[in-house]
Amino acid sequence: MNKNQALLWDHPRFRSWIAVARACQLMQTVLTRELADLDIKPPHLDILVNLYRFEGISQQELARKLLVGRSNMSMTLPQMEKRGLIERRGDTRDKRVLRLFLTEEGRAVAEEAMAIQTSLIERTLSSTPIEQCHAMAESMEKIILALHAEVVDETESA
Amino acid sequence: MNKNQALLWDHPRFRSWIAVARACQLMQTVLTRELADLDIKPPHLDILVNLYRFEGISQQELARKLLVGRSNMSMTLPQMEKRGLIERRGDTRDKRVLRLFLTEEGRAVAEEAMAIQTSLIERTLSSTPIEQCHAMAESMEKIILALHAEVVDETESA
DNA sequence: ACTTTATTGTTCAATGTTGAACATTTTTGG
DNA sequence: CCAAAAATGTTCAACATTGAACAATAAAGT
Repeated sequence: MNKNQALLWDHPRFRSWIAVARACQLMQTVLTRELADLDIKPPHLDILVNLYRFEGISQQELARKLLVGRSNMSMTLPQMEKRGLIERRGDTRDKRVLRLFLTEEGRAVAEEAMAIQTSLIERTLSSTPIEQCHAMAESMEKIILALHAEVVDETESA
Repeated sequence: MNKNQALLWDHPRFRSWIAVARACQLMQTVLTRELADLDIKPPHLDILVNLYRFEGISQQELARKLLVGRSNMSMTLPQMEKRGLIERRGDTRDKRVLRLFLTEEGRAVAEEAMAIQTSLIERTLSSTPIEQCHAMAESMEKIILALHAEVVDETESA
């Protein structure tokens, strides 16, 4: 009756990935709580970090980096702009695009939030040796490539 | 000016975790697309898998396993019941709890969905050696424990 | 030059998720 | 036995996310 079940949970890669997914979900939950002090949520942090590193990026480019739709950015960014964290300036060459910049306050919040995230990661990964972290990152990069291939496969066949 | 940035991205554990989070997000996206054939989404799959393994579980227990609130279950499970995937029976001993069971169709859908997920994982993790998968899972278990500790810390201090 | 196609951002309706307040039932402590 | 506390599930309002349809602009093809 449960032949499928036995087969399923014997797959070592399956079990491993379930652990990865669970850890990610938990990390997200804890990070959400810790960011509450700054009155921002993980999606805002992702945006701040990307603007911190890639100043002047467009909404489209940002959406692609964050793996979300453009409409998401159209909803979230104006909120952050009203809150004074970011600024949107029209591109002079291409009147369609809006280029994104951190305000001074946005930069400050970004730094605080990144400090919180880094601290959390350092704390929770402290039991994992550096070499294992590196190996993990290397594996993840390969997995990301494989997943990107899946994405283009499906969009092309459609 | 960007001293913080340089320090941040030099943290090996930080960089590694970002890769993990990204891979998870992508996996979720691709899985969502592949499950569309069965007209279910990842949260439904999580529920089906848990009912497959833990028949007769309560809504509360299920919510805890899935790391979501009880209200989430109260919204989602009646939908799945109407769709004929699951069944909710009142516990005879404790009139508060509803015990959850897969219907025949629910079991069939669960098996198909698990096959899709397993196949996707096998495909995308194929480049990662089994030993590395095991090491990864071991690290993740430690991280999960550390994160659980964070959760109780915060709830107790509050 | 001009029509067609593609890109960027917005809007909107549909859906999903959360936390707080609530009713019911059970357990605990006196 | 009874009142207080806890547990379970529901409801609701607030918010987030998505995809499709749309307007404005730019790029490509002719």
